[in-house]
Amino acid sequence: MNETISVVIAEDQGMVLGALAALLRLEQDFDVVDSALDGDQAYDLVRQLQPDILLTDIEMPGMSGIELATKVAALKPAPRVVVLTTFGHAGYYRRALDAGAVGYMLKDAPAEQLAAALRRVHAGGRAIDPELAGAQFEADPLTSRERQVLRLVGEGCSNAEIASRLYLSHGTVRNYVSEALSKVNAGNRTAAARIAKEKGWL
Amino acid sequence: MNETISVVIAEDQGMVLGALAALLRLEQDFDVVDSALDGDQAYDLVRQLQPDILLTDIEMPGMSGIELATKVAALKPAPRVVVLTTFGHAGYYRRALDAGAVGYMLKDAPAEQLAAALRRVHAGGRAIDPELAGAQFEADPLTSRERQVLRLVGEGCSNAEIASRLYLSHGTVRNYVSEALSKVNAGNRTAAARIAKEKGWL
DNA sequence: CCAAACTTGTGACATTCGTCACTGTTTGCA
DNA sequence: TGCAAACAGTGACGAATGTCACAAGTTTGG
Repeated sequence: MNETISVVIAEDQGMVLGALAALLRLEQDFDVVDSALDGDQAYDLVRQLQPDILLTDIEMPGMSGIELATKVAALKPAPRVVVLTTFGHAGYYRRALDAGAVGYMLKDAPAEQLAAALRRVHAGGRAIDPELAGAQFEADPLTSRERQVLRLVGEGCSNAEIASRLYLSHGTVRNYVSEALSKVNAGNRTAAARIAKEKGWL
Repeated sequence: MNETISVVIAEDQGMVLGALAALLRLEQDFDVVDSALDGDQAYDLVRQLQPDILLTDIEMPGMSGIELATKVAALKPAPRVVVLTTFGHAGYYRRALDAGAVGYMLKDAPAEQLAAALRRVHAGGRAIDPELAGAQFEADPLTSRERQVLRLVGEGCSNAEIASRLYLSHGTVRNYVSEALSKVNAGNRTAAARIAKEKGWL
């Protein structure tokens, strides 16, 4: 009955990756079969090793955890995907679930919750961090163009730079920035980029 | 001879904290006596438990790892301090060593290096991540006022807001921002804040 | 198929931002 | 003691940013 639960971990910070593996190895019913430092590596591992569960971070070089969850869902024996991330904002949470994740845990949560969450998921359930489970989120008010523009604003681009990068006129960019400012309720471009990023809209 | 090495860990992300503790518990010569989620808690623990080593993150709510290292250095039996952080930036690295840390490891490094680093430090040596050990850093060109101002710029404050928060005239703020722009070689305030943050100067 | 929403653009206008030159005061240090 | 920095400020000027109104083409969901 008590077969072990096989897990592949994807996490770009080596130290955290190793530490999480150690954490799970302390539990007798888990088997960390392998781990990866980026999404692409992780995808290959999942395809070859067919683990029960894929535990993944979101922000990683190359393929993000969200994209990884999407791709992995298409595999024949698809693993159950649990996202473990720093960010508790709406954007990632929604997108992760849409991508097929059945678990969404925060790195701020106590370590004891991890094994429990993975067991719940392996048993066919879901594991959503209580911080998020209840909370209802503001919908993203930005259009895709506004999002693009705001992203560049956040990188420190001037309107002129943004215009040339997106092949738009300077006036159009000005309008998008202005629209975005009022939508996120910010007083200037820097604040707008910060707010939108915090809410997970970029 | 082989007494165990006692360690206190400070790290604000519960999951990472617990995982690191698990990682060290796998090594037979370490004893994780306690751990804390912020700098203030950690200081109390260190004072009471007098561990051989304090392993600490930098960015934490309340007292930062740098401040913690400074305060802890003044204790009677002072622990050896090892900083473990995401940021390989020059500013933190320098400031950590100035604060008395004898180890500076990156979370990007493989987990296997952690135990080795702590052993080296316990034996009286230093443990600097090879990524940083060699690299020579750009010195922080900012004055303390410029730093303050740039921090607020990064939060999205206008010159007027900054002026009133720091009790300066709008013109003075303008001058500080302008100086900072040319020092970090940025074209505008948003870029300046981003660059300075990336280099660890804030 | 129509309305609503998104996209792209122009031009005018006020405000904010960023540069420059210049004047002081305070402070650390050689 | 005296010089070099940092600190604080003023005023002028041009460039960038942000607001508004308005127009027209394209998608898209109901």
